[in-house]
Amino acid sequence: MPTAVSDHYLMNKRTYNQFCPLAYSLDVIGDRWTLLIIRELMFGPRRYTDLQQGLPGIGTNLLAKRLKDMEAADIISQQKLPPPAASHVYTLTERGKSLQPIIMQLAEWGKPYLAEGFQSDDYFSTVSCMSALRMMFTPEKATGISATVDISRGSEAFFVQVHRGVLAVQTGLAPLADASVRFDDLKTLLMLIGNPATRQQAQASGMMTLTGDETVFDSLLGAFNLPV
Amino acid sequence: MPTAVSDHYLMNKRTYNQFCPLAYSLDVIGDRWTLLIIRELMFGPRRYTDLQQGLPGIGTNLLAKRLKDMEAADIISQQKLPPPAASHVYTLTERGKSLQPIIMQLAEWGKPYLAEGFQSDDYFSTVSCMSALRMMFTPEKATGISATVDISRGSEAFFVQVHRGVLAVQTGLAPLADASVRFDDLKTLLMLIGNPATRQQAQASGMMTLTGDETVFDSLLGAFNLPV
DNA sequence: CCGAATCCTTATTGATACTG
DNA sequence: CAGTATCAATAAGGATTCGG
Repeated sequence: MPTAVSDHYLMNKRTYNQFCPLAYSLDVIGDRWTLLIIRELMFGPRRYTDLQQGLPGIGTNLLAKRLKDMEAADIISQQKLPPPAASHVYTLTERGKSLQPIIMQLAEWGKPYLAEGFQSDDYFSTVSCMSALRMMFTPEKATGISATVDISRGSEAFFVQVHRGVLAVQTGLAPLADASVRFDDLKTLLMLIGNPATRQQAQASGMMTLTGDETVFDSLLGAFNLPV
Repeated sequence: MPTAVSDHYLMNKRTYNQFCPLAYSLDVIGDRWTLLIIRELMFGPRRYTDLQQGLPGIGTNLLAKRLKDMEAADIISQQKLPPPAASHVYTLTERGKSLQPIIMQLAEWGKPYLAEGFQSDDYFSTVSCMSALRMMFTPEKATGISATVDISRGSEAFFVQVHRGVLAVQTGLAPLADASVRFDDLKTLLMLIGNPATRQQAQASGMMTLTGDETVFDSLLGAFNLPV
């Protein structure tokens, strides 16, 4: 009964009650966690538990509520996965995808605060890392580099490919990767981009595990630039 | 002692604890009311009570807290007014002003929700009205129009000037206005833009009071277009 | 395991009254 | 005017439970 969802959305929701497009926007996406949920969906569909992983601290009841509200507002939709996986995923609708430029601008605006002083125990979401890699990619440094590397942490994985000056960052494992790296904290990857020479030290200290072609991984690091 | 303010900011504030520029943005401007406060400051400095008027429902304690947090985050600043007015105002800092494009995009994104179905008791903030007028101004329709009109509601006032195809919307009263209109609800002004022929009816019903040159006011209405 | 629903505690907010 | 103080109403956070 879809009416129940709509009713829930229309009835028990706090609103600014202002005749103003900004206020209406905020009524829809201004609640705590909402924009971060959308960020988590920006690289493709995610399951409920994937979202929980990417958003530590959200609390399962709140995540469920947000997902319902967002579905009622038509910014995400729930989709069933084909038979093998007896599960379903959440996806951005067109309306949800249209928030991407806003999210990018907000991220750009927030960079100084992050740079000024982040807490060492800050969680680095997989999606946030993928997004960061896209931003740090430097085409001029990528000439001659051809590398496909799987990156994983815990049960999450994505891969990065640089080939002929083109970057691809995607969820999941690459069909044919040159190397695989595993981190406990993805911030280690940023550290390596800033200082590639510390790779062996990172391996020795157990901060990362690298299998496959090490030189390809090193060359991949060269295609990125840590923002000053 | 500015340290006290900073301490307050750093210490008792809920944060996402995510290494992500978007999360840091939202730590700063993601709280309820914050972006609407910034909207209220977009047309220039405002006093505490002005802000209260533009944000019905905020509660004075919360407004005070937000203002402190925003000052600590360097997006607004408090300024003393010169002697005659024994008062002070809040202004956007450069960092605060740099949020303007984001706010505009958010407003653009929210338009459909507003158009679909707004509540008739929604409050139409003066600032929101000023902003709407800017968006609805249609230069092609403004040729030949020269009008300066004061607009007021309650204790708030601003003026609109169209001259040689240029629009100016500013807080306060114009030094030399052709006409003055007063509304109980500024949505009436939008109605007049959509249907200028209803002006006399609006006056007769007491929804608006018009003094000065009526034909100039009518010509002014012609310079705007209600979005379809 | 996945995807929540429930219960309970804490934090934030909203409304009102009050003060320098 | 420009806030504080107080207190009730909500929302968020955390742990546990429960049905596919």
